[in-house]
Amino acid sequence: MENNNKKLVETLTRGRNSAMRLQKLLRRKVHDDGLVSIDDLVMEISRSFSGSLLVLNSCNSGKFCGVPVNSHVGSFDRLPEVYSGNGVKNPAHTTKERRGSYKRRKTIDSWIEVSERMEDGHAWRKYGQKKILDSKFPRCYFRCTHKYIHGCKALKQVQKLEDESNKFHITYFGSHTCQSTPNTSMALDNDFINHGYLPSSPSTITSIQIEPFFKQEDNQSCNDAQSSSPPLLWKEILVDDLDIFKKDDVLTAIPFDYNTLVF
DNA sequence: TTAATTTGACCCAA
DNA sequence: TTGGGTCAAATTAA
Repeated sequence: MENNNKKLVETLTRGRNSAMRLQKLLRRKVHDDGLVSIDDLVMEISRSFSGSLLVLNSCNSGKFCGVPVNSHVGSFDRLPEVYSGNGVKNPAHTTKERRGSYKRRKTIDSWIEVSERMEDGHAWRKYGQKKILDSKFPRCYFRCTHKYIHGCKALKQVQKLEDESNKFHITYFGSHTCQSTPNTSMALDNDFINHGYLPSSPSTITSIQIEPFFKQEDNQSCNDAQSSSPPLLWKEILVDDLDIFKKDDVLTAIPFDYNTLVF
């Protein structure tokens, strides 16, 4: 994984440098194609590389988030399935007979996010909470609300970070197969964007905000994350730059400091 | 009344 | 044997 990251960083660095060299060459010849200036296009390419590099470096430094997880352990893909997709219990299997037939969670199709919010636009139903060994805070278990309606197998685990008191370590397992997109209506809502989520289609966003919201007085429960406080202003970013964090239409909201980019 | 959450029990993998 | 993931009855909220 570390080697892959190194190679990726090298490749992106090379790409960015090439784009910048191209920009210099083009400046000598053409200045405009009538619609978008070449400078703008090349700058966009450069931004894309720089954004990717920044994010990768952040990942390497262990500060965050949004990367597929390969190291997670746990159980997933419980077999056999208790419920049919239409939400009706299978009478052939009583709960007592079926209980315990779990399988360890597969590492594939899972990813981690470190966020100050638990919300991601999807509807989740909490189905468990567990005290984790050597952890100050319990881990909360959520499944998609539409699990039994649409057979959606998306799960997520939320655990409050001990070192960063207002952040959550969120692990997603599986993608949403239900019809509910990450609040489709909200995705077009400025307020939604202002709360730190990105729309599902690549576009340029300005002034994305994210809310640090965690209530300090009662931090034992994962559900405290629903309250809010004044948002932090994000700098302008290109969503295209963060495309690598899109996973099956589930977007990972990533704090992104545009000021740290070097072009 | 229905939906969501809580919480102890159950069970498996490590 | 134990930690962690899930279930489901009981409880709470809407």
